[in-house]
Amino acid sequence: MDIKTLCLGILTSGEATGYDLKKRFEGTFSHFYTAGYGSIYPALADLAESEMVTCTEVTEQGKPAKKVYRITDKGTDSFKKSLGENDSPCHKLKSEFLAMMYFAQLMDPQQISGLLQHRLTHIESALEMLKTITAESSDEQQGPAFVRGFGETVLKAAHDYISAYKAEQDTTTSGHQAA
Amino acid sequence: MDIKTLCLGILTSGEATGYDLKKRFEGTFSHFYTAGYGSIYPALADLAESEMVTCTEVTEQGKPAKKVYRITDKGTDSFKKSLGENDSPCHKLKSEFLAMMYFAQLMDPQQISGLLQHRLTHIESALEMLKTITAESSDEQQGPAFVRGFGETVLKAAHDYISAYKAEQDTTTSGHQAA
DNA sequence: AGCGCCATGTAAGTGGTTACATGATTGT
DNA sequence: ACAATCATGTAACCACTTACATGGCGCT
Repeated sequence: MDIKTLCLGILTSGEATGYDLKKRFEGTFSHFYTAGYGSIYPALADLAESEMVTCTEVTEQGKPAKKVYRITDKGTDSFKKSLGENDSPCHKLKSEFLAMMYFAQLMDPQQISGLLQHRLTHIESALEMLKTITAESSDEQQGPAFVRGFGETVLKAAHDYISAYKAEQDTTTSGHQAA
Repeated sequence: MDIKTLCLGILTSGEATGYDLKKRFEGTFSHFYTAGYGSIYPALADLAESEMVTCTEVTEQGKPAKKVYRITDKGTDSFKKSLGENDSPCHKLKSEFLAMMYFAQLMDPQQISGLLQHRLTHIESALEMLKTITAESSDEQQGPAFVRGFGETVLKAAHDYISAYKAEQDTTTSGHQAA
């Protein structure tokens, strides 16, 4: 599933501009996909060229001109088909955090503690964000709800594990060092 | 942390060939990093050129010639330094599974059920692999132990969440459909 | 005979990131 | 005035992936 397909998917729930899509990617999607303007705009251009979406230029007063994209029937069919085809979807993590922790024995205790703390803070803000999104959208559909719940569950588990390890680590190395 | 740095890190625990490194990447590392020969061999060549590692060609009887790489003092220093520098390590997921599930309302129940089942099976084999590795290495260092524990915790949480959702989903759609 | 493991590499492609370039409007 | 938000795009770059290319040894 490349960015192009994902943009098409988001457009199944309504028209949007490239800018709108970027904001969507910064929400729930940010936990399992990333996309910048450098990938979104070319993707939309491609989709328009292959008639998966239509593009309407809109000029509103007091606002910059924008291009509103709307999915076509062909686009909807194509997206549904791509949901069916992919029977072994990839799901992979790329973590510098874990890579570094793997070499914990080469770091000193306060370095490790800092690294763990950094990750905990990161997880906390991610959880906070998910909570905010949940509060905003009361009309939750099954898909987004599942994904959000998945994110929360996994983040909480990671948080618990890291904080437990950190507490233990900070205790055993205390006496001369503090986090 | 690019593949080059990671190879350097693995070499801190002893000499290895490109082939050996690949096998290491297929173990615990596979949960948070991927690397093929196409990245490993060029990485080793670069490291050798910048004197981070030395390369010794070894020819054993009954085996193909191989190049054994060993980290230098310069390499060790460089790696330790890179562990210290990176204060905001990235940790990101790229998931076609979650992307597809986000659009669950566009799929039919057995499609969803199949997708969930596929992921569950995948998680189960990953957990199995981690267990095998744990059994093999009794002389566990803190870093690898942390990473392995992290993987187990997160995978279990994901498994619980998915199977609970699947059970509920399969129940509510039963009567005319089965998984 | 043929498969699988050990072993090393290259070349082309890909899918995305980063930085750049532009510019109006709105709030402080 | 200045920053932030809305808004669109390009071009160069990058790190890796995939497919290709090669070849001996050991087991069945």
